[in-house]
Amino acid sequence: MSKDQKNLFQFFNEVAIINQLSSAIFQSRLPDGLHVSHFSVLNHLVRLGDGKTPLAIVNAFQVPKTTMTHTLAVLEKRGLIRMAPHETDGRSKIVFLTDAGRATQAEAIAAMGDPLHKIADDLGPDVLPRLLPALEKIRKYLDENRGL
Amino acid sequence: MSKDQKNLFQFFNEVAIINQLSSAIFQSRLPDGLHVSHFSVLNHLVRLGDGKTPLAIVNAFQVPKTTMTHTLAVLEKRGLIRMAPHETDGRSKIVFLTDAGRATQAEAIAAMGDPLHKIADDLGPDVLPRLLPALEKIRKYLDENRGL
DNA sequence: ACTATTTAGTGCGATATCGTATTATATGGA
DNA sequence: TCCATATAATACGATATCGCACTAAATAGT
Repeated sequence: MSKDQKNLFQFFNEVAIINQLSSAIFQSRLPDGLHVSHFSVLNHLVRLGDGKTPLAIVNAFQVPKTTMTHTLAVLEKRGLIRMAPHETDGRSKIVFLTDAGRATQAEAIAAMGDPLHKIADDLGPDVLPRLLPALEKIRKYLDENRGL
Repeated sequence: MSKDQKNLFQFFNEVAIINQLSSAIFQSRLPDGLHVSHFSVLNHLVRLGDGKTPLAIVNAFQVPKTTMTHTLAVLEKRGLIRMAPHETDGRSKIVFLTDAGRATQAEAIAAMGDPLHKIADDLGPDVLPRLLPALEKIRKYLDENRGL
């Protein structure tokens, strides 16, 4: 492997571990049986608006369709979202947040405030703003080049 | 949420998506039923040396012990590693790579050469070297501050 | 209008992940 | 030495993830 390849490999490795550790932090703050993947979808709908199709959510998260079907089923069973038929496309559905869903998202966000605050504090204010643009760029590149 | 908190939240979000996408790329290049998590352990043993205890591997990857027990069982069943009793500690074991394990790791690395090369090429040589130190720092910080 | 193809979502089965509790061994202190 | 506690690994059960195949509906081409 070339040096560039090694760097990239190491990059993905660091990303994997950071993801593992940050997910664990989030998970520990979520109410009872709510999984990080459930919260992520809930949070996505709050931030970017609900009324989306399952497929649109799948595209946002880059997970297999069947995984999202399962996640949405859990959220609906818990009364955090509501699935309605699509108005013009009989194959599709539309996902809406319920009041309980919005409330749960707000509580979760609030519960994560403390650790986020502490971590941001410890890391210092300069690190992330310099990292984020590059990470966004890489994310978008990978997003647009699936199937590599 | 403060701006710092939002930045951190977004950072973890980007990391999660990049991890998702890069894992998918790796997964698609791995032989038949070999999962990314299996390869990661195999690769760890090749790079940092085998003869480690399961717990040492757990600490390196930050996954629950039970997950690693399962992963090691799969690798052993496939004949890619060998589990020997610990010489001085009756509770513990030692993990050794088999020839087949080393061969499989080498093949997997070779199979990933192409996508790694292309991605590294497209991203350019300057991006990663600037990112890696900061990511390492964050990873180490999170590693040393579990239970947040 | 008719048929082939594409697309949205799901059922099912296999496996990965992880929490809880358990077993066996090691270790530290009276 | 004896016992309490800590540690390494696992058994078990619940759930998440995902690939494959399928159904139903939309769309494209003729």
